[in-house]
Amino acid sequence: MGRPREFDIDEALDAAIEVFWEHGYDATCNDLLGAMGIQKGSLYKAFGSKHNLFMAALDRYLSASLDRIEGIFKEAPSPKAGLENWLQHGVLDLCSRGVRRGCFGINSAVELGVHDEEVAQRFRRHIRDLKALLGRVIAEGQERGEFRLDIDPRAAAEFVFVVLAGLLTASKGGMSRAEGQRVIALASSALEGN
Amino acid sequence: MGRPREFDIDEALDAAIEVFWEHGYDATCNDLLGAMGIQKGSLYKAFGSKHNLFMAALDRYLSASLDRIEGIFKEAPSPKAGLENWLQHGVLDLCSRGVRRGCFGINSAVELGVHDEEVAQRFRRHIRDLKALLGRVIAEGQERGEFRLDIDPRAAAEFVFVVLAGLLTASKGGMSRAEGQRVIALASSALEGN
DNA sequence: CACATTAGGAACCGTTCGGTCAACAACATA
DNA sequence: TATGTTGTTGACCGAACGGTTCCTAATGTG
Repeated sequence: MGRPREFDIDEALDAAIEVFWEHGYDATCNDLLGAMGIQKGSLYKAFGSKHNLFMAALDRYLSASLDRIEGIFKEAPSPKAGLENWLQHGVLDLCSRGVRRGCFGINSAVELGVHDEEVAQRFRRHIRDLKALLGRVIAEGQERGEFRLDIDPRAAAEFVFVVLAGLLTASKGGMSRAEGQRVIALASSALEGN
Repeated sequence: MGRPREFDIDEALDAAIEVFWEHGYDATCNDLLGAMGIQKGSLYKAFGSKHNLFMAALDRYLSASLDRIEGIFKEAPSPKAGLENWLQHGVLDLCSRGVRRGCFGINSAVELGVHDEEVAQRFRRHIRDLKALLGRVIAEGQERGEFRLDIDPRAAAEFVFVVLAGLLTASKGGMSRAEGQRVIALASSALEGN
């Protein structure tokens, strides 16, 4: 009952994600209102505060991000191919795209994680889920003989995540797609044992 | 001529580095003034603007950082030992220290690099210098038989840098020292060819 | 000692920030 | 149609921001 909301929450969140991704947490309310196509009162009715809106946007981004990665691995013919697909297309796209804005989740963790325990917690949980997923993929790859057997899948997952995080960071320093591919090749060689 | 400055520029810059490192570019002038032990007029007389102060602090940090790394490699008995010293002590200290604040340079690049071309430029130059240094170390290690010969030293340097950047980022996600060491071990195996 | 020059100190400025509020509009229910 | 409830709107608020100004204090130079 009561007057129905005139905008779609998820569409508004997607717009907010873009703005926060672009400007970080210091995106102003006006930036957000413009992109979300609503007025201040509606924003505060729907989300309560700028920080709540940020958390909702971050949650939506991280969740969608993990879903996308899961999809890539499901569609791939093999664990190794999935890992390469993910790194090559998903990550390197972010690296060599015109605007080097990296990953919204990592950006947020670097910018806010130290002082915002809520953000830090979401980031830790996301990393845990992502590493669990990577661990399963790598373990399956080991069973298929695609990866070395003498490494712990969890350690390998941690390693892959670190390489991923490093690639996204290095992309802000002007790393080219070709350089990124050489790095991926070297990282792969560590998993495949030459 | 004129009244002499009552504070030391470099000491003030070191204090500013700490504040910017802790709070990012959004550290307030009051935070800075308190830490630097000076008044607003003095700050603007000496640096002109908050942004100029930030650039001066970043320059000083990056320069000192590179000097420190160079020192580690010079003191190490071999390239491989130097690389391990650097990663183990330098990097993992940052990871497992109580406050996970990462690297001031990388933090700045992630937070500001997209929109502040001046910051992006310093970061690119620093990466270039750092990779050049790493490349020389790795090439020397290859001559001594410590590293695989079938990889380009520049590619290996890029790889090491990516792993470093990833470690600093992952440290914000709660990576423990032990996990970091496993990652370093895996990365080393990629350079040493098992 | 005068004078030019530069630093220190504190009040002050315009702007913009995140957030609030009261009036009004649109729905469900009765 | 009357009522209760919720969303929308735009004016508004106090606080804090980066930066300026102006006066005073301390130096080198003639």
